Amino acid sequence: MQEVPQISDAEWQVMKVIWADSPVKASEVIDELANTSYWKPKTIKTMLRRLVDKKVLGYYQEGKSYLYYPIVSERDSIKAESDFFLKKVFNGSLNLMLASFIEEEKLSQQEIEQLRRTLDDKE
Amino acid sequence: MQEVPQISDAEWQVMKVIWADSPVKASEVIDELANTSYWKPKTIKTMLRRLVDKKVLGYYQEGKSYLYYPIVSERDSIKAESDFFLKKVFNGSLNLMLASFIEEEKLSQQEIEQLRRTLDDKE
DNA sequence: TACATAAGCTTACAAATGTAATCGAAAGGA
DNA sequence: TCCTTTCGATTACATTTGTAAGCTTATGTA
Repeated sequence: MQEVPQISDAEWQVMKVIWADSPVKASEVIDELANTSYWKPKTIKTMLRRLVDKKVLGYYQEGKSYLYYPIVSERDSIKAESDFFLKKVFNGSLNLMLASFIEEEKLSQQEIEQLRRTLDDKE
Repeated sequence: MQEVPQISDAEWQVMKVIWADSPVKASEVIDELANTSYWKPKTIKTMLRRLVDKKVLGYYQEGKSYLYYPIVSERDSIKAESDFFLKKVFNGSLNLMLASFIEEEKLSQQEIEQLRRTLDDKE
């Protein structure tokens, strides 16, 4: 796993679109995010540029516009972000975290079953 | 649960000390953090002041110095931070998150058992 | 009593972030 | 061919964050 640069909260939203479907044009990212945000197109362009600067995204020209693709994988990013969160909030203890989540979040019976199955699979 | 203000990454470290033992004097926080960080005393003072500004901390005078105490509870902060993280990285899906953690982090057999018991209790 | 300390208060300052707007070039339509 | 639309590139600007330093005042110490 390569080093994962800092990806800000807003940038995460952009990355989710690109991880889900790449390569994509800026205009496609903009259209996609129109559903879930109030960002102006220019704002999204700025985030794309910063993500390129950080080398989280790569791009290549296609016609008059660019196609963006992830350089950093979703999985690595999730891992890095999760580790960071775990350390910051739970001093790195996964069990503390899981216990807290299971306590606080209202898990439905179904979710509990689902989780149990995940655990079964893990063994 | 009251609204929890943004608590930055560095501020979290300060809050952990105060949640663990309050009320505390600034000097005590400084001594405590000397073990786990390289922050200068002035840096920690700045964070204390900002946390007071944000109304995450309260204080009262004692002699020539202040005693700080949490206004926002650790539990509420953990909940807020966790929800934010969950939403940002896993679109709010606890199961997706758990699955990811269980996949990535190598949970020991023992930890899996522990988790199972937590789930049992939950029902 | 004069001075070094320690507290809090004020100020500093760059980088990251959120949120865009303006500028210039290219390309497609009237 | 001229104008409008669309791209990317450049510039903007306030806020938050990380990381302190300097200033002022009270106090303990020699």
